Amino acid sequence: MAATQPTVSTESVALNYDFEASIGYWIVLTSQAFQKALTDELQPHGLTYRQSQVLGWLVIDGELSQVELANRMMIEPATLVGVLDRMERDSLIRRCSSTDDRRRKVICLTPQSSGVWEKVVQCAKRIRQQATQGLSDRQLAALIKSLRIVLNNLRHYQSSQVESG
Amino acid sequence: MAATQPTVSTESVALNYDFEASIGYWIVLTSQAFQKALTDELQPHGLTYRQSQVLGWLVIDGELSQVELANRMMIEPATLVGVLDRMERDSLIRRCSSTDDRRRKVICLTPQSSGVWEKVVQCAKRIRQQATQGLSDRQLAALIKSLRIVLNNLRHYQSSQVESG
DNA sequence: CCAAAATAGATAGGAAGCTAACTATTACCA
DNA sequence: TGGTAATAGTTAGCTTCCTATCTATTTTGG
Repeated sequence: MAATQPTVSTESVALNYDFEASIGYWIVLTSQAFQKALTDELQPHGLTYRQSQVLGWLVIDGELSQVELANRMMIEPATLVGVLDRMERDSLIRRCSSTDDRRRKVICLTPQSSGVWEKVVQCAKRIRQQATQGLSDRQLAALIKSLRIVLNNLRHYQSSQVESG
Repeated sequence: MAATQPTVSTESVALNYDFEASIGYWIVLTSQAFQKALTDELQPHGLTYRQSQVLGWLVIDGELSQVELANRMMIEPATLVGVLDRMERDSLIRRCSSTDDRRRKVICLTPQSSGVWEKVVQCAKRIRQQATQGLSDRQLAALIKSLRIVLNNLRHYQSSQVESG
């Protein structure tokens, strides 16, 4: 938590906790800034962070079922339902019933979405460029490496498992 | 986005975007893991991530108004209202009207909350210990340093400003 | 082959996030 | 001093997140 005053030093045994020394504090805060940045940049184009992520995965992987999409986005299928409802309402995606498995619904892009996707990429690149100012390539590589270690350490907490390459 | 297949390399000019090379991807993912870990650990004790954060700030700073608390938590005051409503319902905090400024409500801890706070510290320490396995002190310091740079680069996106030390 | 298990998607209810607008107060300044 | 601006908290409406449960369909095993 960002301090307006120095946190109390190591005295009270269990009642105090030095947040700023904790890596989780900084990661969560930085993540919040990233999501806020993307949300702000996307807003003029009428879509949200999660909606842009849906488009991204469909661009990469082509058509996907809801379960497949939810796995890639690391959210619960039930959560995705609402996101897709709103995107379908706005004609950003279509739910197409699969013929060979009638439980399945395949999510497809629409004519609208390709134009929108270009905007998303522009936003993402702009933010990435800004976020990495003052960091060398070596620092950046080290940062990602450390984050992968932390992520792996917390692996068994993660809900939807996708084997990351 | 965790790949189940390699992302297409630098060919399609604007339509593709290499998420995994992007630092934001890893930060958001790791943050998600952290919050999931804390949420899971706190659940048996009947409180949420944000509720634990409220307790944390009250332990550090003593009594705080809702605006002050919202600033420290980096959320909007309107969001905090709901969090505090539920905590008040569960007797984890009290809203005390201030006498010298009748708009203000001071948030105070209750007899219940100190016992709960000890649990929170235990959870946080457990997760921190687990998250940092395999990282040297130097790596950890470098990680925090890099995150502070990124956070600062994205500063003007942040909503509630608190001058970080 | 048919009952049980697994899977896909949806629904309901609760927590948390935002913006915009509203009410009460307090502060300011002309 | 008195009107306006600023501030504190709330409410309303929307999006996103979760878990638990439900229905429909497929798969599987006896």
